[in-house]
Amino acid sequence: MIIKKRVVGGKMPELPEVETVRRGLSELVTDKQITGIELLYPKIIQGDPQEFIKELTGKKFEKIDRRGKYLLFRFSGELTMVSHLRMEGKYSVKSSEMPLDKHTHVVFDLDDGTQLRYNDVRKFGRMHLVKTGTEDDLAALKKLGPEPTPETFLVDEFYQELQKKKKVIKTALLDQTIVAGLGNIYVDEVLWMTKIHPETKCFEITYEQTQKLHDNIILELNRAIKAHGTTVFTFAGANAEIGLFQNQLNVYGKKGEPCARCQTPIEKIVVGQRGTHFCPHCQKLISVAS
DNA sequence: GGGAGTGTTGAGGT
DNA sequence: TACCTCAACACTCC
Repeated sequence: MIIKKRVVGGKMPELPEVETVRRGLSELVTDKQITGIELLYPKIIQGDPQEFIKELTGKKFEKIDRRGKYLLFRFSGELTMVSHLRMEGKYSVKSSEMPLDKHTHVVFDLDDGTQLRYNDVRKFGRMHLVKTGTEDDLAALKKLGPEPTPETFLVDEFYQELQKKKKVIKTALLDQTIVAGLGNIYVDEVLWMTKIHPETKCFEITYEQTQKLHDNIILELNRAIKAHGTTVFTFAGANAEIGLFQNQLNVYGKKGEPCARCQTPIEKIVVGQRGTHFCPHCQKLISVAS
């Protein structure tokens, strides 16, 4: 017998993965009511875990929004659950009769006999319950830069921000304050696309380069969202993995492989304690050296 | 079999 | 202020 199982979420969620999760989960939980909550690892919850259970029990999922890499679950009763998947967080919706995974930490019982389960091997993910409309008061959301869309992410502002920074571009793009949603993988990709060395100081980037970088960030994230949109759910037995990450990356994880543009082997270095991939020929460091 | 590597974010230090 | 380093944790790889 084929067990129908839907897993939503992949490894290392960046904005496109979180958006894919948002779309997939929206279909699965909207209008369902929470009849109970089990916290198997209470530290996932920011704030009082008992209060979390008490507040959410009986509430209905109204919709799911997203801000950067944060999911915003909107509930009846003016409640919003802010959820960050960090490294390996995953949500799935399964029949309550299916055995729990070893790393399932939060279980929401739903009124149709299914469960929304939060799974996270490294336990880094966090959930925070707030009154709807006050989520921007959370330090994490308050510091977020604009969403990477043409309407909200503006070249001139981007350029002004970069001119102010002394750190290197890779680190700046990762910190979420200039623009929200980029993680280690897509930062390497967009810098390769734009032919900018990851250790270029922000203030050394020209206006023209800033423009290209800006366009590539929007382009690449949208392309990734589209690519993931086709694989939202699977039919499978236990331990099914969803292949969200088999999309066409050009540098990330390609150490030693030929650059898609010039065939020079891709190099891997460490920048700001993060593995960083680039093409030494296409992405030259043109530093003014101090 | 032990130690390094994996990457997101926040806390704490300078 | 702005920037840097490390801890949170578990598993894989060499």
